[in-house]
Amino acid sequence: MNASPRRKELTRLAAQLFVQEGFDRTTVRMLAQEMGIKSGSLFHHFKDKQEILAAVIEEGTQNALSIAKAALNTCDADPESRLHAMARAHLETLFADRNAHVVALFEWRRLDPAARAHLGHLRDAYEALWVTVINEALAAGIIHGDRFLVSKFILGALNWTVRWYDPTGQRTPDDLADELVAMIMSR
Amino acid sequence: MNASPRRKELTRLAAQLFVQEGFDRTTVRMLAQEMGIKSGSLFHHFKDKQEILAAVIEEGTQNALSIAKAALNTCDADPESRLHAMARAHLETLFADRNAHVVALFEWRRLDPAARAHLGHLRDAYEALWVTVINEALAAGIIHGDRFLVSKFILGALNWTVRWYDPTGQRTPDDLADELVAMIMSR
DNA sequence: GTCTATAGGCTGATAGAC
DNA sequence: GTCTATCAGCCTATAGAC
Repeated sequence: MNASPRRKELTRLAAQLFVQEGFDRTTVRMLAQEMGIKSGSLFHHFKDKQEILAAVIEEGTQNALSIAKAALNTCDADPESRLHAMARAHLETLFADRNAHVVALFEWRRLDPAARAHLGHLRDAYEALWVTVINEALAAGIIHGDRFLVSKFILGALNWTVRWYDPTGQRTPDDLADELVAMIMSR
Repeated sequence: MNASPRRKELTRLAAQLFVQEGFDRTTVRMLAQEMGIKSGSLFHHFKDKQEILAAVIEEGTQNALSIAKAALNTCDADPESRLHAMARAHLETLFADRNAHVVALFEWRRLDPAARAHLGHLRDAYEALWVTVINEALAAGIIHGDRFLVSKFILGALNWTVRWYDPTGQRTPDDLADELVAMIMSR
């Protein structure tokens, strides 16, 4: 896809508005104003509003994937460390990198079927990382249960942080990852 | 508040549409059609669209509160049973009772400030039940960790089921509650 | 309590000048 | 690449008849 620096910058601004207001309530006029242009000019960069959403979600998922891979490559090899690295990476793309991954998770249903099909593979690649790490943890016996349900519960707990966690407060994403891993590990 | 049977019925239908389409994308015309009336007639029952949302969220939260209380009154007294009863009741209001509780959780931010203030107490009452049960579980030593974070993680795992769980499939809400409780309990 | 008709505003998107 | 100007459609909500 097109990835001019200008388009990347606009995508970043769009992500911010989509998180604040939600995709449906964000108008092309709001987007244009945030970008310092008029609404008509927006359609020089994106074919329509849907394409902006797809661009944001693509970036958010791509980013989550890269950061998670990097985290797995630099952390210790034991299953607990790898689980912790994934949880921390997930939280960091949600709150530090910022916005685009949140949109990917919360506005996925607003994608039209074509975009959903296209971006599905990227999303699957990210989820596959989780599956791997959770399988390792199950095999090592540090967590127990149905692998499907355990995955969904862990990701649910992480994703829902968007609704309550204040990244400017006392707790760091690392603290949250610690607590989550501790909560699910058998002792 | 007004609670005529007619209004209750309309609220139930609105909840269904809000879950399917999201509040923002649901138009008063769609609501009216689902109710078998014309859009103008809707405003005889509700002052505006916001009031419909408030009615749905009030019912969803009220319902979750009643069902959770009932579950706690009939389950065994040990902390594990009580935790399980809460998880199961939460899932049942999400998937069996249906829709209104989902709207309360996922469209809360769309409430205007006045409604949010008014319904905040109801929501707090429901969360207070969770706090009690989680405190009991922590005190009994069957789970461990920061009480705030543990609460948020558990509710996050439960709430996110809305995004992936198929209630017509193999697993029952009871199965899910079993797995979740097993996942977080120390052994 | 429901209807018809419509106001008044905002929406996403286009065309063509610069 | 951005602007101005604008279209056609849809939105919430209201007014008044039945």
